[in-house]
Amino acid sequence: MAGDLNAMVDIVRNINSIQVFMVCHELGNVTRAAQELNVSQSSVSYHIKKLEDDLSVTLFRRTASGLQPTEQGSLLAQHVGRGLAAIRTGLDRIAQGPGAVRVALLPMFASRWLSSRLGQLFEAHPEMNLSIQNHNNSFVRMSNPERFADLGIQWGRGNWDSFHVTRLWPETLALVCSPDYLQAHPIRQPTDLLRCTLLHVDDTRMWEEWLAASGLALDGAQPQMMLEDRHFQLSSTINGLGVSLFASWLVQDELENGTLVNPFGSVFATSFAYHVVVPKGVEPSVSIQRFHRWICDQSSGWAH
Amino acid sequence: MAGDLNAMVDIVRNINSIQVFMVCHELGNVTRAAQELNVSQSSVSYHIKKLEDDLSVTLFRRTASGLQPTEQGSLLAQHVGRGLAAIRTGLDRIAQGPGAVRVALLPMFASRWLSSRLGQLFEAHPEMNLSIQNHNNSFVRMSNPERFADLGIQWGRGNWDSFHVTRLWPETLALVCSPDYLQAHPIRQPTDLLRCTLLHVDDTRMWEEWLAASGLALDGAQPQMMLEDRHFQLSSTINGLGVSLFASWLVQDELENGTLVNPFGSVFATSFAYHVVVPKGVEPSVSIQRFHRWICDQSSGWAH
DNA sequence: TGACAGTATCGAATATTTCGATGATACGAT
DNA sequence: ATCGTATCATCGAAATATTCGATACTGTCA
Repeated sequence: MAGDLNAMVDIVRNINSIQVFMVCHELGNVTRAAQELNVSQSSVSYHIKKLEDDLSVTLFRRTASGLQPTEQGSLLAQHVGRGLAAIRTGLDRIAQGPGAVRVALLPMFASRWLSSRLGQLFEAHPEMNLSIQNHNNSFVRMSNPERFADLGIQWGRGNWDSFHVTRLWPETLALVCSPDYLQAHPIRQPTDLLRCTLLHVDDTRMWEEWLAASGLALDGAQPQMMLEDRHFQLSSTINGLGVSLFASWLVQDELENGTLVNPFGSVFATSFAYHVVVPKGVEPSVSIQRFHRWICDQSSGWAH
Repeated sequence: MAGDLNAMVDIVRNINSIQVFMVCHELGNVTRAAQELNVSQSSVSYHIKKLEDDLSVTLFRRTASGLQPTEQGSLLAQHVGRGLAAIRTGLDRIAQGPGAVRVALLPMFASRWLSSRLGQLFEAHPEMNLSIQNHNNSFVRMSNPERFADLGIQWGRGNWDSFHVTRLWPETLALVCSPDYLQAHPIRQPTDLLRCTLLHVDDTRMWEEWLAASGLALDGAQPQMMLEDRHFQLSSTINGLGVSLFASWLVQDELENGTLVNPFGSVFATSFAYHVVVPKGVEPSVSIQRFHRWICDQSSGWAH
């Protein structure tokens, strides 16, 4: 690399002051930064002054109501923010111990698919140190997903640009409700749904897709209910709160033992599916790669 | 951001020890790291121990010949390396003062195109604080281009994935040599070139493209000479060392006053051109955007 | 103007880092 | 086997950097 700077063997001076600066930039206020950091106001002031002196750059304009970042200050904060985030990510990852794999899981997927296969996983990879983090389908929308987990299972359409995405299998959806609910709200054709309470989590995109396939659309009058997570949605459906769309394999047991019924008796193709997602820009460790491979192998060999 | 960690208001502890760790990881040796850092060996040892204790992670395996990073150690170094690089980039950028624009320029482009337009630039943007960095067409191949400059001019085909690329104008190439050289090596048709010394900088891709257009190819027997930079190539060509390919507008003066001649009397279309390149992932400041816009405007209005 | 909410500065107290010397351990050559 | 050498670890003392609490200073608002 002609003309390149050898970056690794010179240290960033004042990096602690830079961190104090970051907190000030965040809060716009020396005093509050000091409270946040559990140190005295004079200490924070000292760091800011030191940093400005050392860099010969004015980072803040002092006002009567606190600190106003200069253009330079904001520029620095931007870069340092990214930098510290990367460092924190590294610390988070090694804190887990070697062979660690942190998986962000959907509770429903964890209990109905993964849990019965975990024994097999540990047989095949005894060194693997798995740590399960629950999330409510929000993994791909976190601002720092790599701090939360190394990879995740996410339900959706798979169009998440900042992740490496692997679709697990094509899904079909079953429309289900409790037998009692069906008796009270006869469902013979799609339009009957417009009089039912549509249960969902997160958003109504699945319902919209399903209705659109029958030439229908959601309107404001449609009764609906957003629930906390899929487990809660399942029990609510069983308890007769309304109708739900579920991946058909998920509710197979309930349909067989009669706690849920499928009014149409058939399932529907959908553009939604479970995906393995890995945050881009973070090189996965060997263990993470192994887990990724394992879950993909499992899923491709699974006839659901 | 449900479940997200608020990243900005907690500081990274031990970050100085982490930097010492980085140097050790780089050099694989406490003693040499200490020399590099101009501190005692015991001080470096102290930091490594402190870091390992605080993180409860073994970062190095100690051997008789130095330090062997553990898997965890390498993982940490990877992330921290990226993080510190971002921080250094930030510091580099604000060190220039507000309105700073660091341009990585090709010397030939600087002297024959930009220099005559600089007055105009400062008239239009008096606050702009321009700093010119020379490079030999290596900007896009630097490992940390954003530390070197905010944007650059690069000659080539424009296929540089980690940069935002704007092609300035379509180029034509003139094949030129000195009148004396032409007399000694008559050039009437493309095959005559195979007996000439082909001068170039960097690599032979331009010659390959030019020869391919005539159904010819470079072979090992072909005399050629790689020169340091284009200025040197120009004077070498004038001094009769061989034939060169230049963007035709660059050698217009020399062709007019007879210090160079164009044996074929015509110019050739090429896939090469000058480009403005901006490293991706770094938000350009207002001044940088202004300079970018200015140079693009200039170039589109330029009939060369 | 005075109250207030903010930052800056000072000397003293405290915490952290560094030093130099020494110890401990592994490796390779004799 | 033993010595010489290179390595990292540990120790107490010294040097340096940070923090504290008190106080000074500054601009805003009523």
